[in-house]
Amino acid sequence: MFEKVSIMLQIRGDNIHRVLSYKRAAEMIRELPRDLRAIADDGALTEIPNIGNTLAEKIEEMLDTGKLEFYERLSQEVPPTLVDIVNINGVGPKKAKLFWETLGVTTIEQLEAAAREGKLRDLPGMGVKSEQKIIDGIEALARQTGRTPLGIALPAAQDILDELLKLPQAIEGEIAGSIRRARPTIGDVDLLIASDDPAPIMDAFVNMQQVDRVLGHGPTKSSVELLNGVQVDLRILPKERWGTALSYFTGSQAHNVRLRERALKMGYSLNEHALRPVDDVGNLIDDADEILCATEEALYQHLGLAWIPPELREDSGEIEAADANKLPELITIDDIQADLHIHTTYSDGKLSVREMAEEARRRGRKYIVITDHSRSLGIANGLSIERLLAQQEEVRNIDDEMGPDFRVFHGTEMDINADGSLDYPDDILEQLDFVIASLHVSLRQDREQITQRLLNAIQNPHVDLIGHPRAQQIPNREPVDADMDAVFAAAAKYNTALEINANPRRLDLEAQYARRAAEMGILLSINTDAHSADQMDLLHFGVRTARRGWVEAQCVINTWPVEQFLEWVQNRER
DNA sequence: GCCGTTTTCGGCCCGACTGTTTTCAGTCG
Repeated sequence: MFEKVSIMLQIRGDNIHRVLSYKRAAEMIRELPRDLRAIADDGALTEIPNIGNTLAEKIEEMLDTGKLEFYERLSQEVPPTLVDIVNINGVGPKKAKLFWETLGVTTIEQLEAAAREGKLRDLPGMGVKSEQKIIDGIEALARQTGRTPLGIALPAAQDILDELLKLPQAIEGEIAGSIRRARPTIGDVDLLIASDDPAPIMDAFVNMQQVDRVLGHGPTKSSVELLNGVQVDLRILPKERWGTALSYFTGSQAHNVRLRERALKMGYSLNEHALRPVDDVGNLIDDADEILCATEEALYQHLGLAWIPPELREDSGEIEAADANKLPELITIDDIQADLHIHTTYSDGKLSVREMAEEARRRGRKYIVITDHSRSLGIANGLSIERLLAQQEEVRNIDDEMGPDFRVFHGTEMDINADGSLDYPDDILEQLDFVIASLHVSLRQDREQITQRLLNAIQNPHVDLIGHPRAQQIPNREPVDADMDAVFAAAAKYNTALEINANPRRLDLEAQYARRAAEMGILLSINTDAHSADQMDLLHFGVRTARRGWVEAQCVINTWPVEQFLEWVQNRER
C-alpha cells in the first residue's frame, strides 16, 4: 500500500522526500522478519527505521480496519491504475501524468492503444521514438516473469562476464549488484569491468547473441534485455577507480546513500569515480584533487570504516557496526564441516548411500547424515519403518568402510503430517542419529494449524532440526503462514536447530529470519538437501544467505567438529 | 515524511543515458 501511495504522490507532484519516505517504509516493511501486527502489539512500530509517528498511525489503521483512508482520498485525485503505467520501463510519474491529463489514459491497455494510434508522438516532450519505446516497454512488461532466482542469475551472469573478460581490453571484472549481495531473487544483473578502452567491450556486450533489445548504449554504461527477459547492466571504469566503482555498483542503494551522506559530513562528495573535496555547504572545491580508491578497502578506510562484506550492505546496521568496529565475523564456506541433510535412492535421491558419501567426502565434508523422506510422503518414495531400519544397517556398514576420518550417520527427514503428528513414533526416532522434521504437505493451512505443527515438531525431544522451516519455493511458492515469533521462542526453549536450506530454490530460512534466530541464540544448520551429487555444490548459496543474516560460524551446528556435533545431539535429547 | 556528534526545523546522494530540445527534463539505478 505504501509503495502504491508513494507512486501516486509522485504523480501528484508531492515533495520527492515525502514520496521517498513512503517508498523506504514499504521496503523496510517488506524485509521485516516479524509480523507487522506483532510489532504493533508491542507498540514498537516507530522503532522500525523510516517509520515515524505518521506512518505508524497509518499502519495501525490498516491493521485495525483493513483500509487506509488517506489512500481512498488520494485515489479520488490520482487514479490508482496509473501505478501500473509507471511500471513500464521508460515511463515515470511525469509521463504518466501527461498521458492521463492530456488523453485521459489511466490503464496500460489505453496507453498501448493510444501509442499504436500515434496519439503520443505529438505530446510535449514526446516524439516517434518515445512512442515506439513505450510500445516496446509494454510488450516487455507482458513478457516479464518477475524476479529471477539467484540460482539462475548467478551462473548466467558469470557466463556473460567470462565471455566479456576474454576481450583484450578487459582488465578484470566482477558481478556486482544484488547478486553480489546474494539476494534470493534478482531484479537485474549488474556487471562491472575495469578497462581504459571500454568501447570495444560495450560493443561486444550489446551485440551478444542472447540480447533481445538494447535499452541503453553509452561509453561507460550500457543496458540490454536478454531473450529470457532478464535485464543486464554493464559499467566500465578505469582500474584505478575500481574501489569506488565496485562499491557503487554493488549497492544497495540505501547503503550507498548512507556512505555518501557520511562522506559529505567528512568533507567529500562520493560517486562511482572518486571522492572529491567539498566545502562547508557541499559545493565542490574547484582546484582540489580527487581521491581515487583502487579497492573497496581503501574507500571504506577513507570513510573511517572497516570493509563491509557485500552481503551486509542493506543499511540494516552494518555501517554503525563498521563504525564501532563491531562487524560480525561472518561464516565462510570453509567453516562448513558437514552436510546434515542428504537424500539417496532409498527415497527420491539419484545416488546410493555409498555414492553420496563418497561425493561428500570428495568435496571436503568430514561427516554427513543420510536423511531420506519418511513413510507418509509417498510421492517421494518415503521409507516405511522396515526400510528405514534396513537403511540403517547399510549406513552403519558404509560408515565402517569409510574409516574414522569420514563419518556417515543415519537420520531422517521426517514429515510433519497435516494433522500435526510426526511421521515416525518416538521409539523409532530414538534409534536414529539425527532427526530432521519438515513440512511438505498441507502448506496452505491456516496460521494456527501451521504454527502448531511446527511447535509439535520443535517440542519433540528427538527432533534435532526443522528443515526449510517456512517451506517456501523461489520464486513461486510463498512461505507458510506461521507465527514465527512463536516458532523462534519454542526453538530457543527446546534447543531445536533451524535449517538454512542451501538449495537456491529454497534459501529457507531467509536471511532476515536467520539473523533474528541467531540473535535469539537459536542454533542453525546450513545444508544442501542434496538429491544428487551436483546439488552438493549449491552449499555456497546457503552460506551466502547465512552471511546476509549476519550469522557467525559458532551458531551453525555443522561447522562443529564431529565430536562436538555428536555431544550436542546426545545431550539435548536428555 | 523522517530524522538529529550542527539541527525538533530544515535539510534529505549522485551520475549516465535518451530524446527532445537548442540547454535540459525525464527516467533509471
